Amino acid sequence: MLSPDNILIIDDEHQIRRLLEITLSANGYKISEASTGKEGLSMAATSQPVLIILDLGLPDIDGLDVLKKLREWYLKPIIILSVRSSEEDIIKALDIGANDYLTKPFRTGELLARIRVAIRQSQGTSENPVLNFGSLAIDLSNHTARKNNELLKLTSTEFSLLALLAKNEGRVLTHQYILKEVWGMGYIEQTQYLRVFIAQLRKKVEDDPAKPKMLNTESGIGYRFGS
Amino acid sequence: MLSPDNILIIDDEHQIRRLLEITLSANGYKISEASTGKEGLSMAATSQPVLIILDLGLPDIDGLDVLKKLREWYLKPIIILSVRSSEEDIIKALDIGANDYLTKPFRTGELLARIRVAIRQSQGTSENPVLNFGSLAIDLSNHTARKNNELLKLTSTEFSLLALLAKNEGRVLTHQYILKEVWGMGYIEQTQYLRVFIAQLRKKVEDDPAKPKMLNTESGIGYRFGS
DNA sequence: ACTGAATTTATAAAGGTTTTATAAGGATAG
DNA sequence: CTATCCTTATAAAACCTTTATAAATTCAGT
Repeated sequence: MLSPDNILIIDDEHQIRRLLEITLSANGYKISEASTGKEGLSMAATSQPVLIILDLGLPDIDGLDVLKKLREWYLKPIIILSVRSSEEDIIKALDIGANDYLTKPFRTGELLARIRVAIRQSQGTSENPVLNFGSLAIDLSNHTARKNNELLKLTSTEFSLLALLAKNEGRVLTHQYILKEVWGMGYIEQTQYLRVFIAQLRKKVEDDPAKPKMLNTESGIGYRFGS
Repeated sequence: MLSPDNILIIDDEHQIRRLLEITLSANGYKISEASTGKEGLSMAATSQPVLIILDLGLPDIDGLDVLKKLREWYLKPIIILSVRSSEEDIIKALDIGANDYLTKPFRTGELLARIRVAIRQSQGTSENPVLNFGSLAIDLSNHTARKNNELLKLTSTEFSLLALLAKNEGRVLTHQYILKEVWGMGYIEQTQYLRVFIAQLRKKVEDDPAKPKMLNTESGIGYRFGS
């Protein structure tokens, strides 16, 4: 439930909830749902969503009051989705603390874009995918690798090789496959390149290059990262 | 000019500018105006507005390109005001970095409320647009950089390059990407430009230009700022 | 299971090539 | 005219490839 991309939908219309659930799920968000104001308030507290989509026309509590209550403690984005299109309602909602206001019927693409805006603003910067193996950390999007938090000086080829093996942790990769992926189709038979580079990598990555724990060799086949 | 509640309007329609000027002034904002994209970009740099209202239909540069250029350094809210109401335009603008999107004709009360939301949010996440790296400070909105509190004399290209790398601290940026961002799409293969400017920057920024600690080279790939 | 030969692997080190750093002069725009 | 950018030239550094040799592993025949 405490997913980092969880969105809470508070809306009494089953059809809308269903539409949003499908659309948002398809775009990688996890969904929580509530059909009343009371339920919505309690779910916001328990599921800690990164964003709330709130309908103003709820059966029990007025939407603006729900918004006000939420804003007493909930600091992340709230997007209003409502049939009420009067300027007065919009201004009120925005001034109480909504981040955005869309009138039904809405365009799903636009809603998704506005959700991205809201989340972007509330988060600032997002983290990148990092492969971690004990003292070794490989940051694929930054093209950097660290051992004991110290930046390793790897050449481009060395990094490609390390990343390829690490991405396939535990799997044996054949010489040919590695050569094809790192050097290109024309180098499938240059097995010696691979040996030279593996040795260089081990010097930089392993605690004891003579007894490798990460870059393991499978004699006659290829190499394997980790266990 | 450097009023704390200065709003910049970039719109070629005189009537709209006049309407906004009256409305916003009546609500306590100071106004700067520009009628072309080029003028808007330079005014954004000089008048440092807390918020920018941008029309997409400008006579000289496409509004989306103005938005993109602004977002290279301008971190405060940008609200789009446009006659274009297609979902595609809205999504594009929001994803490029707009905070909100209103279609003309708009309701002034709603615009005012959305301005309040935007300013409220930008103050909440009051990130100063100054990047700090030890003795080096880079002020994105002023287009200035200081080393040991002394202003560095950087050309516009040098600053763009430094800012781009600094904004992506720790990440390896490829030659092509840097050339595209700083010089433009047509310069992707002019790697030597980059080398020349990196050398110049290192002379100004590094303690020992021969042993760079900030502007690191990743041979065969590109450059990386910091560790 | 042991031995020795054959195969495969590890590693250092020596060219050779590509990439980078830097200075300096010419071109250009404001 | 001046600041900035572009271009060229050349030396230095980094990187890749190749070679050589020792070590490890596999395997066949006993």
